[in-house]
Amino acid sequence: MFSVPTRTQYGIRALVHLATSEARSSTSAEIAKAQAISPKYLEGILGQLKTSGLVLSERGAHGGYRLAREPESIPMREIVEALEGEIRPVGCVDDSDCCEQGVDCLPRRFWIGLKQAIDGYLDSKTLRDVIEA
Amino acid sequence: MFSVPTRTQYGIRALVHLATSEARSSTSAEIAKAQAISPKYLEGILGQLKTSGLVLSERGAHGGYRLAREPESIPMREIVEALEGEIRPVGCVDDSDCCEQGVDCLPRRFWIGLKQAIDGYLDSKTLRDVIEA
DNA sequence: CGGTATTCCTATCGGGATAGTAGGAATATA
DNA sequence: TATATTCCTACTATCCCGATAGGAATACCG
Repeated sequence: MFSVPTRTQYGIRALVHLATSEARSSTSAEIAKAQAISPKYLEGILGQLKTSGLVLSERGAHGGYRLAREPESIPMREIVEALEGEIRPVGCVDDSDCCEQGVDCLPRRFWIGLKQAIDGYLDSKTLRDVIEA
Repeated sequence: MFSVPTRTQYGIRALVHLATSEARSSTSAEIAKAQAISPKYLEGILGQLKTSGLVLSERGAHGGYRLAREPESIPMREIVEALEGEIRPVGCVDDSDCCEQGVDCLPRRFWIGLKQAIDGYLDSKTLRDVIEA
């Protein structure tokens, strides 16, 4: 349960690779090989990280990807949300008016608490923490 | 992200129903109607909760389901794990030997921390807390 | 004993998401 | 011009989730 999609795992591994690499930038193919990720699949993930402003890219020969910020300035929550969207255990966590008529919605606060627990953890870690673990 | 399957949401709603109901026991059909859950689907969920020892059942006319313990003795983690299995963000959280050769497994500790954050929250709440929220 | 209410078991099915593939266009370097 | 690389769009296969169907087993009640 609560299994994290490979998309997110791969994205984080790619960012870890960039954060620990000596080189100024790395190509998608390099990262894919080093991290044992399907190359074409990784391309899409890196594109997503770029759209979210977490990495920068340069095209053409000698192009590649690099981090947009220092690892200590990248909270893990930002990474996870960039790849999967906001943490939302159930649909109604941010919609108090969602419950079906007559249905007891007691569990809602419980789910909100879970969201806060997860968000709190993700907010407390940065990419730096992960590469230094 | 981290969306909880309806299976789990329904299961918790069903347990909340049992915990707050005046009657000694409730039928699957009653709960389904009161909680707006697909009746046949709920049957399976209740069966799962029974297998896990969270509810007791009686067959035949005037049969039904009731809680196996008092709500304060049912941790939410036990419910969630009964319905979805153990919390496991990534496959390798409890298998230190799982990572592909040559692949940097730095994120593993991060995922273990996430599991602990979630488990910690779920351990801190009982069914009683949920119905009194 | 027969009728009825209920849990319990097994099988099936459609839709959506996930994971991955394919091909090539745009762009930068040399 | 040749080559390396990002970038874009579309496609496919597979799996899981949510739900449905039908009926067997079982218990109460007259």
